[in-house]
Amino acid sequence: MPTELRRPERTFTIRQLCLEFKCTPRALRFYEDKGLLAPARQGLNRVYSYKDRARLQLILRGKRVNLSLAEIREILDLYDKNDGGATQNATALRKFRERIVVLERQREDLDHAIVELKSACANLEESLSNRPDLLVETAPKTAPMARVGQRQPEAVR
Amino acid sequence: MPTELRRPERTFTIRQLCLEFKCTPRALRFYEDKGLLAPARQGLNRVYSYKDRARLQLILRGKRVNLSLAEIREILDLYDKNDGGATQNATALRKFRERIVVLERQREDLDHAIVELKSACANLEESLSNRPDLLVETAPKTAPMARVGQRQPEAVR
DNA sequence: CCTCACCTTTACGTTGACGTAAGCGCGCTC
DNA sequence: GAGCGCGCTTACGTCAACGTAAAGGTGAGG
Repeated sequence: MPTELRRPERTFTIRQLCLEFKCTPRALRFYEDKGLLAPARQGLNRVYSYKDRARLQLILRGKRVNLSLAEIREILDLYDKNDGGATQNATALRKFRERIVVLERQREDLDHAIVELKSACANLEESLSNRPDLLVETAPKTAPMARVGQRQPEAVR
Repeated sequence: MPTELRRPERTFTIRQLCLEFKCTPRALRFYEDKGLLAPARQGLNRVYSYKDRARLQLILRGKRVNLSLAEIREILDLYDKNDGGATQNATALRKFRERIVVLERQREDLDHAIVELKSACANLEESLSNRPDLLVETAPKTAPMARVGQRQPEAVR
């Protein structure tokens, strides 16, 4: 049945996912190597399910908030085990809480940095409005600059 | 007089700063090597001023929000030039704005991750309250669970 | 004088997260 | 049937951010 093609049973090739998430095949294979992904196979070729896609999403989100692949794998494993048995839940809970502490600390730093940068921008704008001769063409100043959730060419180490 | 010890003219040894900011001498020398710091010298020994200390603070904050040392150096340089002449301000402004976009994106991811982890914690706590035999000493469970975007009373550290 | 504790330098080692290159298979199509 | 475009594997290269070791200078204190 053709309508099923957009159903959750849908699968993805490695390239499709790479295009969608702006990463390289090498990266996906690397994640697989490290045990973060385990796509099915058709012969040699990798076949990614919706679940795999979701995992990838989590991986990338983790990376953006500065988790190592090892940490991400831990978390994914914990999620998995969580579904299954309740054996290691206490450990999981502890780990999750640790992570939350770190992430909240990071968010503070982030807020701090943003505030500082914005104030610096304000200063710069002022000194530029006093000395308009310094203005070089850089960005369209009239443009409705940046919807928030935008992709940037990989600044994260 | 001990009161003078807290004046802005105060200087610091490498070890003092390391203790205060929980880093290693190697790291500070490395930052210097990369042009992020330039402490004075007494003979061979490094002598850090209050200004150096402030720079270090910025460096560490930058690191915590996932900036590379190179990026941090750029920003510090921009700040420096900003004090001096107004030559490159337009460039600085552009760079600052770019950074803000990236950081705000990161903050979104961070919030997302925190929410997810908290919800996961809630689940775990529930399944643990059903099976209290699994509990190990972790944290005070009586603490009133935070709502999503909560401010921290800025005291920890 | 000797040891300690701290500072210095130079230089090689390590870890994480991939990049890049080499070499080959499979299916399409011109 | 030759060449592409995409896929696979194995294997070595790279870059950042330090760690760690080796070898040594300097002043306080016993």
